[in-house]
Amino acid sequence: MPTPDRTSLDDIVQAGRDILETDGLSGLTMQAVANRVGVRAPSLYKRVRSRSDLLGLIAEATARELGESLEAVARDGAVHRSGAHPDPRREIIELARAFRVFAHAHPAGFHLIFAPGPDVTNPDLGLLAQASSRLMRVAAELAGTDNALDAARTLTAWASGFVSMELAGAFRLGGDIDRAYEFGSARLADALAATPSPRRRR
Amino acid sequence: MPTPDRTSLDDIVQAGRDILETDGLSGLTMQAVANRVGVRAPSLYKRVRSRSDLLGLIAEATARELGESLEAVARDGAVHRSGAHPDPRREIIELARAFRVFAHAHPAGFHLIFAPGPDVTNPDLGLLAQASSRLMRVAAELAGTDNALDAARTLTAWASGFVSMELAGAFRLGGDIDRAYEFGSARLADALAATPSPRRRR
DNA sequence: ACCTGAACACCGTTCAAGT
DNA sequence: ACCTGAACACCGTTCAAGT
Repeated sequence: MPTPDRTSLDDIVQAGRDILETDGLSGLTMQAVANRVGVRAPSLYKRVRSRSDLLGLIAEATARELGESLEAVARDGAVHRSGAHPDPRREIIELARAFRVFAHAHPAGFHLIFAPGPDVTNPDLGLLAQASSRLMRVAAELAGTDNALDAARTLTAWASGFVSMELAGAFRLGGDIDRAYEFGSARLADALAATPSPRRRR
Repeated sequence: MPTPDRTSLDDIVQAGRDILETDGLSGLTMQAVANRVGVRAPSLYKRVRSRSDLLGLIAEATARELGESLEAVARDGAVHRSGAHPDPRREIIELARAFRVFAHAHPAGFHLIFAPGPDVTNPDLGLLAQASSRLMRVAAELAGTDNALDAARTLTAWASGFVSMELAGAFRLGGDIDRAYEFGSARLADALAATPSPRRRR
């Protein structure tokens, strides 16, 4: 006689995300997760291969949510205000703001995506691509198709590095952190727009 | 009758650094460190408050070494070739290269500095400032003293974010990673040099 | 004054036994 | 077919006992 399921993979991943943000990576024990979903630790291994696997699933869910946040900005922000052909410079700046807002709302999950330890199973290939599809399009508009990939990498590197350092408490020389972030996104948008290219668009 | 010392704090930190690069953060156990310095694990607690404290000391030593690498570049590179007034654009690019070379040589230590988990005691305040003193000077030359701090933060955010993502295997859309890095440093150098400022130098 | 074995609390994970 | 207690190997850390 089969026992009725007392939990689910989605429950487990969501419980993991909550615990991660509340108690940090070291607080995310299999016991803690099991406790929250109302089961004993060994039962988790029916749905999850290992703790490392669970961390990968958490990173994946967080990356998906980040992607949705960025898509929403692109929809409700620049496009909506100025019609079908938004200013890519402005869009970059707004995407960067949304990226940072998301990171501040899910700092531990963010860390898991952009600075995973070696014991995190890497998330699915397609997900990051999807999360950055909007960024790639803006980068192409800004820097030309030939430089789109390099430009997108420059932007994500800057944004993720800035927020990672900020969250790690690395900016200890004073100054206004918000201002530094706005400074960076504006300078980068200008720089990429001015990119020399053999076949510039427009 | 006192026992002669069988190890030292420097030995312990160096052993920790070696193990960290070889076996990763999860391989860096107190037992492994004790084994390497020829002592039992409990003895480590005579010189180190905790594993977290040891991780902080390792990060500190690595940050110091990174600072020295960057200073050496500034001495032997642009300055040497073009006399007393080197081109700050070129210096930025060379500093960025040296930063990445260091990260590739000490990937785990680099990760410990720029994306530390919550269980790492943060390194001493003065050290990061010293490690980035050269960068601050170049940033001031490039973007003007008013924007020096913002410019330096933009640069370190980009460089550390780029290398972190690279080391985490995040660049999976193909393309030439070296080229993307050179693209970024060149664009950033241009962008910061073009910074509008109320009181531009030169 | 440093070093050690023994012990403690706590992990992740496995597995036979239950329903 | 899922759940569980018990067990295993392995952590970080403490401490009384040795020299």
